[in-house]
Amino acid sequence: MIINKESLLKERIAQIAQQLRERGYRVTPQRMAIVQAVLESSEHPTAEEVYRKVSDSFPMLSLATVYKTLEMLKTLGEIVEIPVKGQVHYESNLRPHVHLICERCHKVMDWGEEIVPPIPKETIESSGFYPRYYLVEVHGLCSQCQSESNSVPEADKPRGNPGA
Amino acid sequence: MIINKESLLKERIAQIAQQLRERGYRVTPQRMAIVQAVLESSEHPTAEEVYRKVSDSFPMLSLATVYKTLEMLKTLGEIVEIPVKGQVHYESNLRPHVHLICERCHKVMDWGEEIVPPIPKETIESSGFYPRYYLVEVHGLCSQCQSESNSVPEADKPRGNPGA
DNA sequence: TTAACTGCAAATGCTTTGCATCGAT
DNA sequence: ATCGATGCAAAGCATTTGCAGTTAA
Repeated sequence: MIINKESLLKERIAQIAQQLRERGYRVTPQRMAIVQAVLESSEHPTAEEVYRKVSDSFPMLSLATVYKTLEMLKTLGEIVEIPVKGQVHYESNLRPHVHLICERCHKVMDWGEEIVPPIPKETIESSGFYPRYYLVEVHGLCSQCQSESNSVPEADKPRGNPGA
Repeated sequence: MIINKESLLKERIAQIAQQLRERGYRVTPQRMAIVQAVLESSEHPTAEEVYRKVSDSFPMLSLATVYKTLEMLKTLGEIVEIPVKGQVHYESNLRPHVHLICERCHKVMDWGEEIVPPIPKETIESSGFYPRYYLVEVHGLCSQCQSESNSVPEADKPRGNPGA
């Protein structure tokens, strides 16, 4: 039996639907469409991006519903928030890994390599902190923004003394 | 000659003042008070917290000036932003290290251990991403919030079927 | 002297909330 | 038939911006 990415996704969505029923949440079409959109995206979408994506199939969808559903998924422990420059991105891969975060376009990318630096959970716990998950964030410039970095003015620098 | 934390801080502040002059920024009392407040804090303060601290010596200080100065320090590369739950914290220690971030009170703490997991900079660069700095974020509950976790209602759970 | 900085207030933009209606159970 | 979910609009809140007066250089 071949287990591919798609069937794993389907399975996870089914498990979430069951969990919802068990916990007294209702399983609505909007909700499940949002769940699928977040889980199937590997691009760490923002609420707005999830909204735009799901809107194709649910033109009546409201952004508030997206936010509420994402909040629900957070409560269930199915996703985590990745705040970047005033906007929250959502991550459904809860295994430790590396994020490459572009300081210019604010995209969040997974680093291809699956290797993760080991964090000694026990040592952290001994400091009294209870760890739930961890991530490595590498901040810098994505390849696209490196080549474009001349086309946009820098932040509010003063004009005087540009040379010295 | 003994080099302690305090004198290192003084030195760094002096260097920043010099850099400001060289780049055509002006060295104002507010600015330098804000710079000192951020650099001397090891608690990753928010703009609001910096504002409250500096307000003791500058009652006329405005929050906008704090934001503008923090933006300036970012541009100079002296600090970086650590966005947490809708508020930005500021970090002046640019060496890779571990942050313990509490999901409940949203404090950002440095992990005592100085060890950092090695990130192979070259491997990341080979993917086309230009890394500037990196951090490890461990999310969970701080010791205080663990003991208080019963005293605050959970997020908007539905009421039905609490057991099953 | 003069151009940058400050402080104020208004504006912005993401996210949350209240509420009437709708629909899953 | 319930009562939670949805969609809309309004509110909330951190941050940014515009501008007139102030001040470092």
